[in-house]
Amino acid sequence: MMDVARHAGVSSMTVSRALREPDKVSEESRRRIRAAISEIGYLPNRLAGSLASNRSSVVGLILPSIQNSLFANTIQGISDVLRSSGFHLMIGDSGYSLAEEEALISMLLAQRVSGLVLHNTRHTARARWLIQEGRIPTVETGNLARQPLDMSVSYSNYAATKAMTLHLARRGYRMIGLVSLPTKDNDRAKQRRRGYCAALEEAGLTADPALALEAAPGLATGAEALVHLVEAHPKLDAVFFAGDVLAVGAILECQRRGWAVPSRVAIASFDDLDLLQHIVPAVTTIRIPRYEIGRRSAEVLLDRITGKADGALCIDLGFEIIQRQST
Amino acid sequence: MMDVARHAGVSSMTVSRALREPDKVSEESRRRIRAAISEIGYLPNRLAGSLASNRSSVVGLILPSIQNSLFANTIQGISDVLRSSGFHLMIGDSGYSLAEEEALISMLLAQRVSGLVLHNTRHTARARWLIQEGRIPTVETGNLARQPLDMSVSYSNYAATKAMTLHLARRGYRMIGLVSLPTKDNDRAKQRRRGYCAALEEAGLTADPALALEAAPGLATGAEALVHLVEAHPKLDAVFFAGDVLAVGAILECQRRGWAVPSRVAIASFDDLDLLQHIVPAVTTIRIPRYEIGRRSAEVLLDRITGKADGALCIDLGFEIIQRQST
DNA sequence: TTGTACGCGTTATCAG
DNA sequence: CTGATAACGCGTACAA
Repeated sequence: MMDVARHAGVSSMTVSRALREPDKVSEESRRRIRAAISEIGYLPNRLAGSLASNRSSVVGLILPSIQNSLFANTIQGISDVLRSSGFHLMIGDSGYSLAEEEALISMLLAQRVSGLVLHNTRHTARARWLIQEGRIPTVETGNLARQPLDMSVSYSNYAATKAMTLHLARRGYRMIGLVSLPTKDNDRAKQRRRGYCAALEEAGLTADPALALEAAPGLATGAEALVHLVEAHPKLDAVFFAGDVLAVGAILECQRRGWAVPSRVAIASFDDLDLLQHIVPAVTTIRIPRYEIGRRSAEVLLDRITGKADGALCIDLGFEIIQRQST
Repeated sequence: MMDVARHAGVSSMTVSRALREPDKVSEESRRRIRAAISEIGYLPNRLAGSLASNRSSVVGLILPSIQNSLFANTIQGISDVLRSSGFHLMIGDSGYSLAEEEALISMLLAQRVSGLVLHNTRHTARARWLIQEGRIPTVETGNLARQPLDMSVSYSNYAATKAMTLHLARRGYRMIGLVSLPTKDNDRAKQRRRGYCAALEEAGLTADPALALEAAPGLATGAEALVHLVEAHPKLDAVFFAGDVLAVGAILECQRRGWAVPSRVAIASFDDLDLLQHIVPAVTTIRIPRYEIGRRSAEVLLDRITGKADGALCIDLGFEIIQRQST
């Protein structure tokens, strides 16, 4: 930058200003500085800038898994908003481990990110301490937090699962199974099971624990869970797959075995993957506004960072049940 | 850090060393420093560290689109390797635009990332200049570059598409259509078309330009392209969908219309999505080692960054044709 | 093994 | 509108 200043015949301070607050620099200086910059091929050093100003243009994001197309929508939403404000994204993958999440949080804070987006709503004690003591704007997105660390932009896994289960009950299904993701260290999966149970009770249906399975993400596990449930419970008439692509695996298994959907068994899903409306039969599902969640998260974060807003915040972006041929 | 030093009764230099080269500090000092750190709740400032040492622990990644589960595998591979070496990932999304890629490159260089992974193998002149002048280790992964900017870890889109087309010809298909992604600003899609054409010529099949379509990514566009081709060319006996989930959309459309696959029309795909082996019929495809590409990219990048290796490099991780029921 | 002095490239502050 | 000066928090190089 000093080189640029010399070439332009001004001080480095004027160069710095020309870059950040062009209005405060004369037309003439700006012109010469622009020329010098392109002549030298100068590239600002934002590390130094952030160190000096104690502000960075980086936001951290921690997901349970990068390999999940659902999260991709959220990332895109965040990324779109940040880019238009000159901010950038640093992504970490906690692998569904709270300890790893904590490590990533320290790392991101050490990089002095100016905001944090977390998918988890459960954290280690030290993770919570780091965030609160560091007074760093944080948004949790994976579930509507009852007690947000700071801000929350999400939907309620409990309410969504309950609504879908009641929807199935209203359509006349009397013995409804649930296949969820493993609940260990996963508050979202836990809330989904709670919503399912609450709905069964409200609908006056029996809640046989044997009807509620857990399955790792994947097509194959969804198929296995379906077969297991159908063969063990002859009167089972519907299964709600509350995670990822489990429902797709189940539908494909039905195609292979010639099981009619929904007459032999109805199938419902969580999250409106594009695929679910193209597959035969099209699958009843819950639409979660993933992209919108990313967008809003980034927006509230930026408002906080730029001082346009302050204080806790809890935004429920809701969900929508989409009835199709599979139920 | 000075606070820590005071509390531990040592100089800040000793604290700095205790954090980075614990061996060079006495047992006693380390103990007291650890105590001071947890008492104060000290978090190192890596911005300052990187500025002083002129090294950063961040690697930049630029993808055409974050919303693409294929890239997710590559990201995961990169992320896994980086994490185990204490490095971290900064991700940008160029939206298939070369100009946007250039902007992201400047931004990442301004953040002083110590390495770059690019999916594109075409870049603007200024982008190339930035990378070469900045002497920053760079890996290109989206296609085997004939003239890599620096390093290349990939597979050949040309060879893969050619191999699959020849595979179809060997199985007896005589009129083979191609549906690729839009070739504008996309060197990978271009290479795939070239491979297809080369194979047709080599197999002595007619290369009717009307048989080679372009389609935006998506299930619906794949279905449309299939219908268009089949209805326009009664003698068409196979279609190769060289992109994304196009083939899945086509298979589902066949299910809906009752078109037998492969007897009425054979269908082949690019990239072994999990889905392709579960759908009915299971789809013949090319397996690209996406995760492995990410892993190796990060490895060669780290070798360069840590000085364990130098010089250009071009690693071809190949591909594999997987014959299933759809052809 | 430990400490001192200095510099990394930028921005904040205040004076001109 | 512009410039001088002092941080920002740490690492390098050398000295003790």
